[in-house]
Amino acid sequence: MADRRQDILDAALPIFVEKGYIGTTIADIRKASGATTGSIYHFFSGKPGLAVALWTDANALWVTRAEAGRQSRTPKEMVTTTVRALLEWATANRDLFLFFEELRIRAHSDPELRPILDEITQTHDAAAEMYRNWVAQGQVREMEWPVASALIVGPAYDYLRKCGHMSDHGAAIEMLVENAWNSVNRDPQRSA
Amino acid sequence: MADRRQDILDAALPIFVEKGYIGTTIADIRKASGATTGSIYHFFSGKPGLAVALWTDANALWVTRAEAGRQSRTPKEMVTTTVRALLEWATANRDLFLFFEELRIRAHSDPELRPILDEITQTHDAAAEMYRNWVAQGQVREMEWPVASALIVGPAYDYLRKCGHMSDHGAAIEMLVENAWNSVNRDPQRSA
DNA sequence: GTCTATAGTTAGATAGAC
DNA sequence: GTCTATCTAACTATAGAC
Repeated sequence: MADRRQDILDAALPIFVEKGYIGTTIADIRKASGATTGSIYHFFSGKPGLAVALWTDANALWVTRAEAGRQSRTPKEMVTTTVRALLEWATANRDLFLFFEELRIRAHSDPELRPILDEITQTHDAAAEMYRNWVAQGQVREMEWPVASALIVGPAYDYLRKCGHMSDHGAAIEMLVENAWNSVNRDPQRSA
Repeated sequence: MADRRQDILDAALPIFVEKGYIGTTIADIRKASGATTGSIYHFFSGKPGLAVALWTDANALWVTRAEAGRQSRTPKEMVTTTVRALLEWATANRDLFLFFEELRIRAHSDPELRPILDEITQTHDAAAEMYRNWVAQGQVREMEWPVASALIVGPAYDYLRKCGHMSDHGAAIEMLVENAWNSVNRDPQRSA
């Protein structure tokens, strides 16, 4: 293959996923990709730049999917499909999920990961505006977005962090999805 | 002061809190505590041992408080006071909260932080058993503890991670506390 | 118990030939 | 663009005097 840059990215991701961001060294990536230190630094500004590139790629995918599903959907559908998609993807790719979580956390303290923080802020702001519109139309409970966000995805993230050894997530996912909508719905109901 | 060991712990905590676990070096602690590298290694097995000692102290406090509140309380009181205590303490000591979060996450990959993981497991198991009793008595919704735990404290943790710049948490705390009990209550109601 | 001094290791990053 | 070789810096940990 001629695309060294992509080779490096392809080799780096599984290593980051396996060893985590901190635990991964340039040498690891050098060995796995076949590229040399020089090449890596030619394309990326070190380990942070590499991580940012991986994040950006994954984020672009997620944003595209989210925008595709945003057409003519009710708030209930938006909330439930988002939470379900998150849970199903993350339980199936748990190590990858945890790696992105680590990146997100480190981005707060590492200035070189700043671009990640900016993308998160952008997504966050878009969601906040959407929620404000729902509130204005009386479709959801009135509350600040940080609180609404915590109620909607907080339990899912919490579950994902702790669910390490478990195998069957089906019942848990249903409960979490139901709860997500219930928490912001103006007229809460219970299915069972 | 004669207690070098305590001097080291007292000096180390603010540094860990400010710089995070990874960002803190033995040299930082050496300078701030006045003790020398040799002394630090005399009392603790390096940086991990120091972090474990700090965690253990804080955890002992928390467990004591929790046990004190466990006498003759209804599930509703237990849940709401626990979530409220968490939110009030963590919003008032956010850097400290984030440091303990970092420790908790790193404990999964760093074998030297293993004792932290063990303490967490112990607390977790005790909570799970309590919840099973409540289920048996029909006082809460029937679900696995990982899910119940996610519903009860998930939103609070999520909020605490993102609430960086905000100042007034009063309304948010009320909403999160109410939701925590509502999510596991068998007959959910809404106050407002 | 406390100290000084330093060994030993590993990481990230760069210089310069090809 | 890609490589080899190397540099610098930082950290953990230990040895051994007092």
